[in-house]
Amino acid sequence: MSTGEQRGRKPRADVQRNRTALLETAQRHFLQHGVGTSLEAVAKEAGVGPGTLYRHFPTREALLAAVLQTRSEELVARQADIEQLDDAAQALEQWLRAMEDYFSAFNGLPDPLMAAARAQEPDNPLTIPCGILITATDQYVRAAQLAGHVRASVRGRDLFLAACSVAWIKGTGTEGESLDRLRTLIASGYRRQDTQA
Amino acid sequence: MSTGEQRGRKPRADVQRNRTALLETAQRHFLQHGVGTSLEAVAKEAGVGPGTLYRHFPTREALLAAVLQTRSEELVARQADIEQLDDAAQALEQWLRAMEDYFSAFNGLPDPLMAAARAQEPDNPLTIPCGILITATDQYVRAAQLAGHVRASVRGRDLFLAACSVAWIKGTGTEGESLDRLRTLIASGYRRQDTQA
DNA sequence: ACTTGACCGGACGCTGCCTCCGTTTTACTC
DNA sequence: GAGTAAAACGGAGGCAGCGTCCGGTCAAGT
Repeated sequence: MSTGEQRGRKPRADVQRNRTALLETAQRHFLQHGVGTSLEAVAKEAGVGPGTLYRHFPTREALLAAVLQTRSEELVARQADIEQLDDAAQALEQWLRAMEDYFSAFNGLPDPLMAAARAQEPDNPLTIPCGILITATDQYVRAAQLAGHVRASVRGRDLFLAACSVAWIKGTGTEGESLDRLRTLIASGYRRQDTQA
Repeated sequence: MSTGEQRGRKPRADVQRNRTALLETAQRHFLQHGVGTSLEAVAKEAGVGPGTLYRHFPTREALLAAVLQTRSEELVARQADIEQLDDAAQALEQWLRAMEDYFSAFNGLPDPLMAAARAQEPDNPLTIPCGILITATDQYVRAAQLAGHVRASVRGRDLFLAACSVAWIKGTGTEGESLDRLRTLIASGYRRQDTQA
């Protein structure tokens, strides 16, 4: 947690204070009202003017990325657990589930994530996290392929998309059973040996 | 194309005229700017006031449903072609593709469709078309299952969801190759005999 | 031609987005 | 502790879209 470079003047105290308040409030609003929540309302509840919010986070995506940053610690934790596993197939499965939960954190989150995953806009602050996730997925995929559990034609990006889709559907309010069926369908799609149902 | 019941006074000519103009303009705007397009702009370009638009179509979903009504003729046509096929597996595959195209007609269409498919809101004008599509999918699925091409555990609703997902991803601007990979993945998921890749 | 009611359309109030700029706060200096 | 300048604040304001309401209008029936 290095403060980075502090050249010249020490940063002002209210900057950090406002930033923290904004992030906390934004996370609560994203949780309650989805990623489309009113930024004006966030600013007001955080006790700052809209100008301050937009100076800290120029776009909705920037704010979202900053909030996700704190949320991604949870994902990293699960990743540590998953790395303990011996079975590469299980590891992949749990990783996909972890990503899905991450994507479902806020209602409507998959849309901006997909927009960023397209990655034609390198200044989109969500592009980098997406890239990391796709790369990580690819590693799990390769490991499972080496162990003979996953078809050779599958790429990490494909399963990233699939996880994103499931999260999107979950966000639309589809009930749990349908989701389980879809997950099973996808798993049958990438697995090499067929567990016939 | 019956005019239905015309009890009492004959309906005014401008009603039909405005309705048609609105539908045409709305379709064009949905095509160009997605389902979130400005309804005010639609009304203006159709040459009517916003009040007229909202009287004809009280909600965005109502307008969308009316526009889709005319679009669904294309789907029915493809359905007729599909029914000609002998191979139930091919029929299912083509039907899924037809639905996917239908869902991709306008950018952002999958979201309101999924909201309607949840069907907790019976007054949502999109609920009925969704129900019809799910039922139709289920029939193709059953036929393919009888022919031994599809796993017994698969339901029509599952593949409806899958097609909707793919359409959603397509709408986010993902390139074609990734989409093909995802379609293949899903097909591997529901097919009974495994075409190992 | 005239009546009548269905229909029209735009003005209006509201919410949210984002920017600009006068004011305030803060760290630093002496 | 008082002074200073830069950095940050915040709210007013312009803009766009939504959905409603009501005075005026137009066409179908007589």
